[in-house]
Amino acid sequence: MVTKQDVAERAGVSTATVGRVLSGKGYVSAEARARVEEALKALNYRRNNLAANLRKKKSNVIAVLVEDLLNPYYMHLAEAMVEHAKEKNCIVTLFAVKDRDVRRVLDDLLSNRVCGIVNLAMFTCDFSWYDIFLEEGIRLINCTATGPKVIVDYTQGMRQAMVSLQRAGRSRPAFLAGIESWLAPNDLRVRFFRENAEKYGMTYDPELVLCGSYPLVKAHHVGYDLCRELIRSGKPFDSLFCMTDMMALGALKALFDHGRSVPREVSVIGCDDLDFTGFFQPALTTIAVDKRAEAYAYVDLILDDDVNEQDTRIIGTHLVERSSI
Amino acid sequence: MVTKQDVAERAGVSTATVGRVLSGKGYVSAEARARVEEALKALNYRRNNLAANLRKKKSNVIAVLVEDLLNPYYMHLAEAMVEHAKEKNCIVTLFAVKDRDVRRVLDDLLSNRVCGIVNLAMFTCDFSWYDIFLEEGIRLINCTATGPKVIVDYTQGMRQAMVSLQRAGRSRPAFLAGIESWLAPNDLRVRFFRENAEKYGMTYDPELVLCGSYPLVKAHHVGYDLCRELIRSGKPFDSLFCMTDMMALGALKALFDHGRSVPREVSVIGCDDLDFTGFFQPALTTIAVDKRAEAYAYVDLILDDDVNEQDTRIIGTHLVERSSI
DNA sequence: GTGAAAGCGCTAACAT
DNA sequence: ATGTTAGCGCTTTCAC
Repeated sequence: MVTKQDVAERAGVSTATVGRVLSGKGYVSAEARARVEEALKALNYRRNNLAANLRKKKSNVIAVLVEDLLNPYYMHLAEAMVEHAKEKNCIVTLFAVKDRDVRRVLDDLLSNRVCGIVNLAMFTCDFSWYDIFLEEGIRLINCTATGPKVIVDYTQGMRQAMVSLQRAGRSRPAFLAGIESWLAPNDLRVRFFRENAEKYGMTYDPELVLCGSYPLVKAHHVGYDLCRELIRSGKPFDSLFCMTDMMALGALKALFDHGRSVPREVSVIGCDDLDFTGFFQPALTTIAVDKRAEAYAYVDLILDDDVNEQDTRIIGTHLVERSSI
Repeated sequence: MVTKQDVAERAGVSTATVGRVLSGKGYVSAEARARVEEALKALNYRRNNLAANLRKKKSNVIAVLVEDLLNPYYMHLAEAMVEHAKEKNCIVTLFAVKDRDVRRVLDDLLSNRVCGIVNLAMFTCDFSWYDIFLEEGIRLINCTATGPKVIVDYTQGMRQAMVSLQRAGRSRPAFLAGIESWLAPNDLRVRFFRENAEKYGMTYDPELVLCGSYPLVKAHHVGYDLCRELIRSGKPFDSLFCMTDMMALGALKALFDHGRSVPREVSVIGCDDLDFTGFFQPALTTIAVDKRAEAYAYVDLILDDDVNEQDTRIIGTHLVERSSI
């Protein structure tokens, strides 16, 4: 293990000087710098983050909380986050919050002195000891009601979706919300529809907003079950908004299993635009979220200096038309 | 920040004693233990892994190398790995090796003094400075030709698949291998077929083993492209082995787009048994890998004491029959 | 411009 | 059975 000390000795300077050339801060004579750089290369020095982090009382780890590593939307985000974090010399690690067992995860996070936490999980965690994190200088995103946040603005995506639906002559969409009913009413997509349905010649029927138990149950199963339930209920509907593409995958199957043709009899719209939504049968029309922007925003909110408590990043959406409408 | 010192003071003992009750090693009088435990709880002590790791010259981080966080098979493994690692007080972090740029990732790993590396990426990394890792006591799995390894044994899965195919009256399967051609011949599935085709009344035609450029291109696209190419080539085939379920997803779409009915005209078999393969159209029959066992094996090989260089864990497979054969 | 030195919080070897 | 102490490798303040 090559230490700073080793480098300093070889270069004939002190560790402080080595530190200066490494960090780029402070004065170093050109001559000393050259010698240090030579030594750095010759010895193949690599700094020990463990030590650096201990000294700085903070690690270079961004924790991302998800309830499920198999949710492809999260993985899209995670992928972009590790990429962006890397540019800033940080690594991201995923923590699975199974069964809402936040408590134990929180322990982990504290022990490992992560530098920030991004909560991707649906539920507001029990961050009641929230202050502990603040005391430690750990930034929290989407963890508590207050603090910096990133929100996805579905306005444009929804508007385009409604235009598209209208063009297809649809007027009674059902919503496969999937999440628990106390969360659903706040959903921006549902709300946008409720407030603008008339404008597009559609009707809003609260009975057609179906809730489920995601994330306890996998999204595609929720989609399937909800859609089947909807069909069996006999309530009329001519189109389907699914809160996620994976739910749409389930819905598509349910529709197929019950002999309802898509898009002839019913139009289906997903949300997320996963990398393989175009491979659904039929290819799914979906509201795409700018996932890269979302991911970058998370990382920036954790790492950047000029972030304040009210900081809010808005992420855009747009419709990707394929063949399910 | 509550330190061991704080706890020791409150309990009226030394830090060493606190250390002993925490680690469970060494003698502590019942009375002292009680006082320490009280203090631990009252102060809500949480050990600083940064410091512990520095001292032990090793972190509690298992690095997992993947080329793509969007590969659901990896995510199945990752999920089980974080779960198992957690039981052993470790965390796993995923490193994306884009464009085979292993070098920079290796830097990261060294800097962060991870305690072990599991290489899930297809290609054998350029671990030429391999020794550096060994010197640091970092365990490597699937990174080099030697060392402990876990291998997936496709024998049972393949045998069951061939029985199933035979029953369906198929005899000329094509293989969508997807990976580059210098890797494909070593594939255990292809080899098993080659060596046993006759037994099941099938013919092995090397022309029907199609290679591609995964992981540079997403698996479902590779599957689509390869399958289309196969169809256009006019070479006769009545069934399709796909190396992964995601490739099968692409193949299914290509087949559909070209009016070939599955399973009437051609049988399709995937491999992996992802959580949503049952939702493909039609539901995919696939060779399931015991992913949990695989994941646990990786973690154990990194963390357990009694692991030697030749250690090899075998992972089983079996066929999951759905409707694509 | 450069160096010396004081810890960060923990573990473990050694002493009592 | 319990306490003392010497670092792990780094950063950073302060003195020269």
